[in-house]
Amino acid sequence: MAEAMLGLKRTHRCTEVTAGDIGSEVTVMGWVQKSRNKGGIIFVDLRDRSGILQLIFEEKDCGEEVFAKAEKLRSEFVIAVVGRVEARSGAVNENLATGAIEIRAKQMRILSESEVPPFPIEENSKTREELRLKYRFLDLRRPDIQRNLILRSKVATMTRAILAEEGFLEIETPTLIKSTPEGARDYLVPSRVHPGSFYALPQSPQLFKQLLMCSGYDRYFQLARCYRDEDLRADRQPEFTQIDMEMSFADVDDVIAVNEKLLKKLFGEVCGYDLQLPIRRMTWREAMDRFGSDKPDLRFGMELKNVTDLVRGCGFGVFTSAIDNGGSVRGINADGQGAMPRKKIDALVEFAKGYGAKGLAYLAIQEDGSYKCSFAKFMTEEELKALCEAMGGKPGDLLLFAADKDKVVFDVLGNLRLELARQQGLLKKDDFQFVWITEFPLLEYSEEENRYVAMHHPFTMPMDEDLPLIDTDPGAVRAKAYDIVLNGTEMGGGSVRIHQADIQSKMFEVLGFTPERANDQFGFLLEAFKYGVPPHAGLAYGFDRMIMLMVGADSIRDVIAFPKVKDASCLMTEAPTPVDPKQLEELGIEIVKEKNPEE
RNA sequence: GGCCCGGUGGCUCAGUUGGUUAGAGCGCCGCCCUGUCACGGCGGAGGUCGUGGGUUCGAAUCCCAUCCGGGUCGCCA
Repeated sequence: MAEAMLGLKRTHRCTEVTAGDIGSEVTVMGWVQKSRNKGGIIFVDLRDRSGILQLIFEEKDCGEEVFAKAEKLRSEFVIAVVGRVEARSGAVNENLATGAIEIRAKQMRILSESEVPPFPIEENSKTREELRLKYRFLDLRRPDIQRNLILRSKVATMTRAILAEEGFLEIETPTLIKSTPEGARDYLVPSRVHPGSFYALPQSPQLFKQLLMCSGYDRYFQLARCYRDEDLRADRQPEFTQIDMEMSFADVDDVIAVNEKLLKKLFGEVCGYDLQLPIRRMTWREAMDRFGSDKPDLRFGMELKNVTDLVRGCGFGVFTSAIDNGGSVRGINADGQGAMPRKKIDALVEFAKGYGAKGLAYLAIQEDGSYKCSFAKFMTEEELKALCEAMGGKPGDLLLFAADKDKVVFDVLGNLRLELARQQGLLKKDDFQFVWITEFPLLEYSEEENRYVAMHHPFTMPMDEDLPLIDTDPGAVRAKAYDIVLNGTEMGGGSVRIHQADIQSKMFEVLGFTPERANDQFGFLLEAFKYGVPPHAGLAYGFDRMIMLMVGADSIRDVIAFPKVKDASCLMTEAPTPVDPKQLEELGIEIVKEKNPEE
């Protein structure tokens, strides 16, 4: 049934045909979006990645045979049409870029027929994702996904051009590498030649890009595919892409400067957003204190206030015991939410409990200035008034307080702040609020492992003035590490790396690495550092997340052509699958059957 | 691994305290229609109510288990 092109050459994509082409003959090819048969006249909407163009078939133009074929056209047939461009004699369709013109078909070939698709190929699909992902090749025909992937391609191309202009070299690093058990879980790849040994897929090209600096490549970048065997989220896939870069002879400001240039150009060109430089900077400490988060969303206020000192002597045990245990009491002012019904407040309390809070204290200031307060009976009128004043509370406001260890208080209020903003519709997608978060802690204490672990990675340089603290108070040492945060999403992060052997050994010591273990895991890097290593620093963006923010997508799946679902499987190909026993035999791998608990 | 939400013709959904033959819109199929573009008119087909048990005279509806998808916490140096 399908016909060949027989030498026909496409002259235009659908929306590349314009009013300027009226009178000339064009050849277009694409998919039938919709056919409207009026009897003696047939209108066909032809679709390709550029958009939609109307074709018109009348027997007097195309002859009996082609007209008969046109009557058989159904959605998603692939056709080639030769015809003359005309101004529409009927009404102009304002909804189409090509709404004022149409192609009067002379020839038509059905290049491929189509079964009725399992769901409509249309913008803003309502079809459930499960089905769309099973038929991803059809889902990818939809205009909104096509726009996302086209934009993604544009950003990749621009990034390459901009970074090349800045003197960066694009260099590929291996994806079959040595496994290092620190950090996220590795995807492992068995070696056939070395039975029992495994490669890992890289979580990032970190060590290789540092080696490239050692080798004198000076400025490197790569659009690098990275892999982490951890559970998925709306903004997390097991394989993802980074814009990864590293620079020699550079400190924090040098990395920030070149990246601000990159971001200004990308967001200007792609989103039409005039990014004002320099991007504001905020220390990690300030971000935590003001927003309860190291990736603050600055599209709205509702900042945290520390009221610990105010309530220190009050009669409310929840507050005082938190303080006695070394914690704090902090609050946020949900501006104008004082009339929030009890049920909704209770829902917020439940929300807070999800982040480890034992409860949430509230104080609603009524319009008449009186209080509705969950802890009023433990406080004097003066204390309540002082609390309101400290929180900037005015009639009609709702004050919410958390009391616990700092970590919990920040986590609870930081997320509560976001939840309230969501409820109030404050998270505008066309607003782009950038911020650099700097001076991250070098280390954080892991209760689980009973030792300090690197917050970023073990090669992160401590801040010069904090170096002396590394023995006496490791938790207080700040790092030359920075994140670029956009609208509350960590879009990228990086650091200045350690290039002095003595600091690196000290770092390993603090992290509880024996020299043997450090050597075993990172020996090649330490060896390289013996032969002349330039000071270097770098940064990596989550490319998918960047695109997600640019297009305002709610899920990372909307900007990845073939994403995986929650359990890291692919609904289309059904990967992962069991493999042929022969393959396993060759690799020397035996599968241990999961134990049945009843046996 | 925990918690929450969802699964009913091809698609999106409705379905009351358990009660006749499970409905609607869109799509699909057939016929008609020469200016449609959410085309229109007439007619038609199409459903193991995710799956397996259970309760009941009777289950889409209640109970148990399980599968699939989504969100989230843990996890993600």
